[in-house]
Amino acid sequence: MQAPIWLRVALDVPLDGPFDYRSTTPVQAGQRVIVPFGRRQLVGMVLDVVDAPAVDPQLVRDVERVLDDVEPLPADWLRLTGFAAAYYHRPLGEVMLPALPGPLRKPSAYQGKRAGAGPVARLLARRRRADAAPTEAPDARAELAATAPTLNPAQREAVDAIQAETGYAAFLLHGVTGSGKTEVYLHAAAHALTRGRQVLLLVPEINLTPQLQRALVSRLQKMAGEDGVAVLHSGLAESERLAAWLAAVTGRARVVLGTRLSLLTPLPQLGLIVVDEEHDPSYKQQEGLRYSARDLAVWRARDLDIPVVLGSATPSLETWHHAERGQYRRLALPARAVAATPPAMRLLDTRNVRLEQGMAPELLAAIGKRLEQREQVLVFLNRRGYAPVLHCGACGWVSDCTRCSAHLVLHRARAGTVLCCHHCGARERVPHACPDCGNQDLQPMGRGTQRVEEHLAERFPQARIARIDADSTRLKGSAEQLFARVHAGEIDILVGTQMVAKGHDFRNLGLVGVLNADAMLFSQDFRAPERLFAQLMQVAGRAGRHLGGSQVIIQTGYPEQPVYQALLRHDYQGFAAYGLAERRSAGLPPFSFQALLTAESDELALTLGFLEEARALGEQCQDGQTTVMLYDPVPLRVVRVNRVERAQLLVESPHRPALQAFLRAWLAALAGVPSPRRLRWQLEVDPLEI
DNA sequence: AGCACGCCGACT
DNA sequence: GTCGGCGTGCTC
Repeated sequence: MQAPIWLRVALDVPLDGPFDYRSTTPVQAGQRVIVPFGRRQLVGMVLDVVDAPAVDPQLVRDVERVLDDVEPLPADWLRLTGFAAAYYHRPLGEVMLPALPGPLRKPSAYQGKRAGAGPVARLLARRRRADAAPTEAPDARAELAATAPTLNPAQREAVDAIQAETGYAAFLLHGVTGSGKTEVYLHAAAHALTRGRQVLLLVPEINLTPQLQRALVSRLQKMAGEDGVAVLHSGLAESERLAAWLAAVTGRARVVLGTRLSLLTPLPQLGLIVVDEEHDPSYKQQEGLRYSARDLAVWRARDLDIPVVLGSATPSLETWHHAERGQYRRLALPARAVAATPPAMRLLDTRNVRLEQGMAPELLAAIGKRLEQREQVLVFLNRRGYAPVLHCGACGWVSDCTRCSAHLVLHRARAGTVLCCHHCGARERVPHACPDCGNQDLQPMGRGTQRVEEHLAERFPQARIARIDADSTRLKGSAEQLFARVHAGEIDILVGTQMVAKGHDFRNLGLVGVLNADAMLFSQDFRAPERLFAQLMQVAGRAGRHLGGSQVIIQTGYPEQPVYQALLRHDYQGFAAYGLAERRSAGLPPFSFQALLTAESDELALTLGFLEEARALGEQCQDGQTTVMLYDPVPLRVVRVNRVERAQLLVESPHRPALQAFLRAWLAALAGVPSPRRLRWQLEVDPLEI
């Protein structure tokens, strides 16, 4: 008779775990088990094998099955997910299990006589049938030397600095578009590979730049072998994701290239992490566990005692601040590695100018001139659709969504014109007359990419125009096709939203026109100027490869604003110094740490009432101390979405540990608040948008 | 979050 | 008479 083994198991349930189970077969931490939970079965992660259960042994149930199709996940992965759960204040299982590929957390994948072996065995069987002999990994450094362009002195210095570190060190690689950050990543990666370590390379939103990804993957494959590179992102099919994840976990993949979710991949020999475009907001997950992959990357590097490289032309002010204080080592790539002059920036003051469909005559003239010179033009406008609202001039009626506190946006669709809500997705027919007064002359107000495209087509009838936004690229692969046409010179004018900002360099792009940038400037969010600066620098970078001297024209009614003045000078450092001084005097991040409690219900009074109560509880948690500041609950800017009324409560502290301690106490208190089922709330640590 | 139990309205 | 609405209680 064998003594029972007691297990501490994390389950994907919104309850405070972990949960104890009994096993008769040996189990290790990091293994998965199928366990009964209430009336259902769940896959759980074994955290620990212990001498005795933490609850009455009578309550403890038996493990259904110990899964051994994957090696026990490494201890550092358990630490990483454990830290993330504690820092973002979520149950452990809600962090660990969603980080695994879908099939590995579904008990049903292991049930039935054919499925008994599980998804891993099935995948391997399929592989074995199709597979040829495994390819030998090439010598990374030799391959790199053979195929890579030579490094300029600044790149060389950066690579040497990174390679000199074997233990923890955080680097900020600061360089404009075209300065050759990617070559630095590749050389640092090659070095880690030759030392027998795995490399994790994080990029924002891989789907937008498939050709860029392919180029990167082929370079990496020359270093790590065809099988040695795994690509991971949310767009993969479940089986592809499982295959890539398994390659990473078993160590077959030497390099993992992926989006934020790949940060949570177990990597038994990880030796270097690179976060490209570290300022990019897509590193912050906006639902479920709201983690920052960039911040966790730094934590993981420190935990593993390995280097981490954060790269950007426009670092987040948080990262810049760390570099200023010496916590991150700054590596600057001042010059463009590709021989070309940076685009000339110009602010076009629109205050006393009569605009023609949102465009100043001077901009239109500049467009015309570039077209004559057979150069391409990009018009950037961060607003999709035809017009942001339909308006009745007689009575003041506007097209509002019935379910959201937002305007319906006029869209030109294949079926004609429709009104769309960008928040709940509702689509309505355009009324023939004003619903309030019967006036038949309803006017579209303002403009989006469709209307700009239409006007440019009228204005430049000979030009070939394309539009790239979420609407024109809805079909899979269509964005890529559109970009390919631009590269092939089949397009003269490209109109686009922020989708055009990422990744693509257009060699023949002579002019970038920016419309309605001011809209971003006057958002309530204190990070708006930072985002505007980054986005406009990125858009300007699209014209970077143009040899004859390209130009960026930014239309604004506020040319004196520091963001624009800094852009004019290509002066990130000046902008960062100004931005940080402002943040310091206002006590905003990175000089304070924030968390956001968001609530929603079908009634605004109920939502706000809950937050008021939460605030009162929070004041009590403070216990006389005032290290944490609680703001007044406020409705969200778009308060109602899909008939749900939303509001938030911001808390802030100059000390991260104080904020963390407060959040722990506060959440414990909030758990005891009896709130109706129809009210839901969540906490976000280090929110990006407030 | 699921999933079951439980107690009141409009339908084959 | 049932089907089913969702309130509330529990899950090692």
